[in-house]
Amino acid sequence: MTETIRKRIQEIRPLDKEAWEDLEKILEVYNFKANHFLLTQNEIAKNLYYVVKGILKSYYYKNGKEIVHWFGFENDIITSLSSLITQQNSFENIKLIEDSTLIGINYEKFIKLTKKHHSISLLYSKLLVEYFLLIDNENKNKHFLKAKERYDILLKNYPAVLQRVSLGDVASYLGITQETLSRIRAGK
Amino acid sequence: MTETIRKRIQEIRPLDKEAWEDLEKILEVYNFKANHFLLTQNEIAKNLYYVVKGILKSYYYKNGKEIVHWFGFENDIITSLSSLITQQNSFENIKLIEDSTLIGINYEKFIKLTKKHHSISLLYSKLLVEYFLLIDNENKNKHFLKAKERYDILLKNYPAVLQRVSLGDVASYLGITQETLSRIRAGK
DNA sequence: CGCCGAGTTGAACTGAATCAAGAAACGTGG
DNA sequence: CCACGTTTCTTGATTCAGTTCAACTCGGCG
Repeated sequence: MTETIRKRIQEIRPLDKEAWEDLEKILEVYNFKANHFLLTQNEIAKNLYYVVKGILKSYYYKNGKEIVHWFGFENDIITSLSSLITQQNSFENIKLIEDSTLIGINYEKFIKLTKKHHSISLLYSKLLVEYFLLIDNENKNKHFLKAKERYDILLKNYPAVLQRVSLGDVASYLGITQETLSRIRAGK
Repeated sequence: MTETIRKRIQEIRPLDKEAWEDLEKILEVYNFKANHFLLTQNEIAKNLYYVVKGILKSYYYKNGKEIVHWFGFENDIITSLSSLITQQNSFENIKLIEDSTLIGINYEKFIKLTKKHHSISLLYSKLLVEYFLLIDNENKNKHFLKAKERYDILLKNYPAVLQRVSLGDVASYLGITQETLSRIRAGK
């Protein structure tokens, strides 16, 4: 079961045998039902998760309404990184959209392993950098692109997104209303 | 002259004496005139800069128009981090708004020092994390706040911004037109 | 003194939000 | 496996915030 995450990690930064064995010991496989919460607002994040199968969303309440911040798909490594790093309350809720299989990694234990194994410390830096580039890119897209353009990019990256995520959630992620996305999609 | 950056670095992550001496050797003090470019689109970033005195802006051309991405103020450490990390072409232009005093740090030499000094390697991680939190915060603000709210935050952090940056640039940063910002400011 | 760039103000226009109603898809229990 | 209720999506009409366009003010500066 941990085979898929091993492959993903090898891509990011290969680990030597002992490092992987130590890391594997702290991995936990979870099967959660749709609507399960991985994290809620005002809670401190404790884990990273690797998405084996399923989809999840991060969102925030504003004026009583959900605003979707991002989605996690298969092979993504997700968490509230800012909460993990600062050990302060999370800004966002993370909730499963589908029944999902996840692999959880306890952050504290992981950090201990970065001190024990050089290769895990290098993996951690790479992860931070990868995460940074992801957020930086999101940030640029939000600044420079219109909702329609961001929609096209999302579709290109995850063509099946609308089969698996509700139109309302996608619209919220794009910063527009469901009605407007419906019209964009219909090409009007 | 390098005293201000030394203080700033000590805040982020204290360096031992030798590490600081090695780091100081690769610092370059620059005095640039307003409108000088630190980096242009399709160029690969080579340096980090610390802003001793002055203001600069990052912007991108879309349909022939400048769109301002961010500002750098006194004490900020700035660069196109994504270009630096990936060593690919920069997405943005970085240009001085005022005559400025900057301290430049060559990235390649800096990375060499992270290998020589443990404390500089830790400083680098801290810088990455600090930068990440900054971008993450910007990203969230863009997603969850309206232009008016972002304007209020900007004013709170840099009350003098409108004395030093043109209304048009601030409006562009906020993603609205100069006319709209003028009306927001007038409280209409 | 007159020009120029920056900011303001007004009026018309427009794209997206809101409000409202109906159609389609989905799943749950009989 | 159908029937019914619920949720999701579409479509239309109206409203509204923000853009665009244009004219005007103000404060340097040659």
